[in-house]
Amino acid sequence: MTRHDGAGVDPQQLWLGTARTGRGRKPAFSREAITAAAVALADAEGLDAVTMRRVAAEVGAGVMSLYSYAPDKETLLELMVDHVSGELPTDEPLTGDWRSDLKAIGHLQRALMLRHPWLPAALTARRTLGPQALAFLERALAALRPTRLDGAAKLEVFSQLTGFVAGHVGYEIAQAAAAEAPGRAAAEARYLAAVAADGHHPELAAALAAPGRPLTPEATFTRFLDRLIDGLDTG
Amino acid sequence: MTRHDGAGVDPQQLWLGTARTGRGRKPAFSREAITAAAVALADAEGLDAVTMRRVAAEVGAGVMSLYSYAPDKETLLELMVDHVSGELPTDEPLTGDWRSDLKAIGHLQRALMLRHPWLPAALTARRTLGPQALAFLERALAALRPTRLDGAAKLEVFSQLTGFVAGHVGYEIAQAAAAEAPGRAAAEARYLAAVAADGHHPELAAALAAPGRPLTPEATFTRFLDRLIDGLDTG
DNA sequence: CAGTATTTCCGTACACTGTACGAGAATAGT
DNA sequence: ACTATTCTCGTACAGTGTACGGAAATACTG
Repeated sequence: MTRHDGAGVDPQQLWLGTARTGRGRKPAFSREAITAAAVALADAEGLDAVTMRRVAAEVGAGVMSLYSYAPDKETLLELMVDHVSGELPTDEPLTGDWRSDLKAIGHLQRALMLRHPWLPAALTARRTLGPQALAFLERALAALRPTRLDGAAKLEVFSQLTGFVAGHVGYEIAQAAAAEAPGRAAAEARYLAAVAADGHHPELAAALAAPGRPLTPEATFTRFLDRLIDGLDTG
Repeated sequence: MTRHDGAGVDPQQLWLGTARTGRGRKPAFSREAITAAAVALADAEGLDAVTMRRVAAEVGAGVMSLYSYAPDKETLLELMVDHVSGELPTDEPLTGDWRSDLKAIGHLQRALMLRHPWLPAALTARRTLGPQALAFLERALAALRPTRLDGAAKLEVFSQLTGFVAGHVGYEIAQAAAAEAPGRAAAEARYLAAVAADGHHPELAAALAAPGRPLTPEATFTRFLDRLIDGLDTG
């Protein structure tokens, strides 16, 4: 049975964990390698393919050996999230215009999530910030320096931004996946058309009748991101 | 094994499904009752408690009997979502000020999600709009009538709004849950303090040092929602 | 009134999940 | 050599979604 009693794992022990004493058998694998294998698996076959057995097979370990490197599957997911967070650049110079800096950060996050489509779903779970995520947070806070928001507000902006991007990209990915399955998309269109034709949904009928030109996800994202960030007041 | 081949279920058959022919054994339960039981279970014990066995036990049916009413567990989740969507009011008059109408819609959605905390997570999955959700969509489209957005843009606004609210409330719930477990929250605070003290995270240290007064989730939600909606241009 | 078609009910079974347990192997300090 | 420690991993177990198929119930047909 999956744990869900909210206990979780002490983040301090997880991320800043104790170094080896030298005593005892030498580890045959590494947290890094296991995490990387899990990420590769998720990239290639989706989050559902990431089972302890599959990951173990991928690194050539016995299943239970994984539990020497992560106490939980949930924790393994956290490790995966932090692992890919390392792909986010943290050293490019900031422009000093905090709004455009923040927008750039949003676009970086989106690109990362498109590269790892399982990421929005994995972020939904409870998550403590690992070192890589913290490095990126550090950068976001630096971008927010010109504002006079207090500390809590800055942290909140970051987490809202991340949540927004995750939500948007998750939706974007679902749309793209639906488009890949043409039968499914057609069935859905037929359904909506049937509903619109029943006379009880005039607004829907009107909306479907006047579609407008299709919007690229990129443009939509940019528009909403800009709205969100332009609307932030500096306190 | 859980299905994930993207096949899904034909929405037309699911929602507008064929009426009984009269032939054959009479159903001992109803889709409605099963869905309601599943919702009650999720409300009381969370989404993880919603297993086919538990739901069946709750309505007094054999496990496999559920499959006469929903082909899938995933479909059962869709039914649950639509079921609670019926709690959203669809007949209160609109003010004609589309921005404030839309904000009211956002607040209604938030209230619904707070009442059914599993809802944001359930929305993450692929979802076709059931009749109750469609009724509410109809209302949102009506609110957007004064704008001159084209049909696709209106639908997009609705789905973005829903996504935003789900993201926010999901985060809000996670925060509240963390606050309930004092040990966990304290551990997290200790961890962040330790990171801030390592010298490599000056911005984080500064942010933690100048916390500001705590923000109520309600106020934060309102602020972000307002920003998002005020920023929408009428095309 | 049989007979038959259809629908629903549900016990059993299966493949798969996360992970507890504990025996064995490898290493380092004494 | 002994002991403490650490890692490895086979086995086992409870729990999951659901395929299968027989039994029961209902309605239409002759």
